[in-house]
Amino acid sequence: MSQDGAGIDLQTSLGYLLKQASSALRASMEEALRPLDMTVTHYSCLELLAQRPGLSSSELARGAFVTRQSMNALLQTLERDGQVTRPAEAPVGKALPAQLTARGRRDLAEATAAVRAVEDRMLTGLSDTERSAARGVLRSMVASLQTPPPP
Amino acid sequence: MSQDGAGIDLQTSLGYLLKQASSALRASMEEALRPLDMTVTHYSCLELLAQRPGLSSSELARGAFVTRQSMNALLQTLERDGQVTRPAEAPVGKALPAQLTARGRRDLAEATAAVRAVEDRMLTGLSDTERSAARGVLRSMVASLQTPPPP
DNA sequence: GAACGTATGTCAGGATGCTGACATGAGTCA
DNA sequence: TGACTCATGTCAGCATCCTGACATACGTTC
Repeated sequence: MSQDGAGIDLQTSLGYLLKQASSALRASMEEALRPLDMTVTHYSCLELLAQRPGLSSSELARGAFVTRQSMNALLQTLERDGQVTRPAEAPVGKALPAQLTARGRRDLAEATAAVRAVEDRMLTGLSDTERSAARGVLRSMVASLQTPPPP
Repeated sequence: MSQDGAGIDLQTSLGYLLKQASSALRASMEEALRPLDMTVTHYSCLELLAQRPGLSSSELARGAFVTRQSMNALLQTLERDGQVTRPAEAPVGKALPAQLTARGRRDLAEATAAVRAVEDRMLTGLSDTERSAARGVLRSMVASLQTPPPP
């Protein structure tokens, strides 16, 4: 297996390391959010709405990396629980702009604190320079992957 | 939302960037592997076995970030398709060491090429120094997250 | 105005994966 | 030896999410 061009060394592969880090982060976030009865997608939805009020179900789905159907089901639950409000009719087109309620903002604040603690733990031992470099590298990876492969 | 200590700026958050990059990579890998009738977990299993023959179902599950149950179901399919072999009885304990067959190695070679192309595309525009730095940062993140949170 | 492409919300169906639980085998410690 | 802990394989049941499809609404183009 040490032959040239044979396999992909998983311990060196940036793709594998990416998956490993993402998986560990997700597990830690789920653990931190469980006491608050919140899933990662649930939290992501609230955080997105806090930063960009009026996002539609489809836009939230893209931002939280799930399908429209899943996000719409979640939004119905959040509406029922009083964390999110949506108008009965679309002001334009078919998109229903969602908004956080006061309760939604309050619940989000707790969740944000928990998630921030996880992220701080993850970044322990990394200098500001390293964090900044990591942001640049990750942004570059995303941009390169967005570009479709040459058919 | 620019208030101190309010939300987490998703465009700056390394956690969000990590998820974004990982999600984009997974989508690209699935796209690249689809013509070969292979899923990402399927490929991961084969690649792990190529590098470390004799891994058990549970060990493969941890390496591919799925549950033992899912990996075992996959292994049964791979055995049926002749890509993997396992002894009928455990040589020691209950763990059944899995091995790639010749066919498994051949199918893996195709998949590895496809995945390598995706990874190369992802790393376009990044210098060797940046790639090396990214490895260091990701390994540090994983290690920090492994350490359980102080209760 | 009409046709086309795109984006959204929504429905049904099915595949996929996980949680929880159990019995077995091996190692550890007294 | 016996009790304890840990890891593995396996079963059943359930939750979750996605794929595929359809109707609607807007913008663009001719």
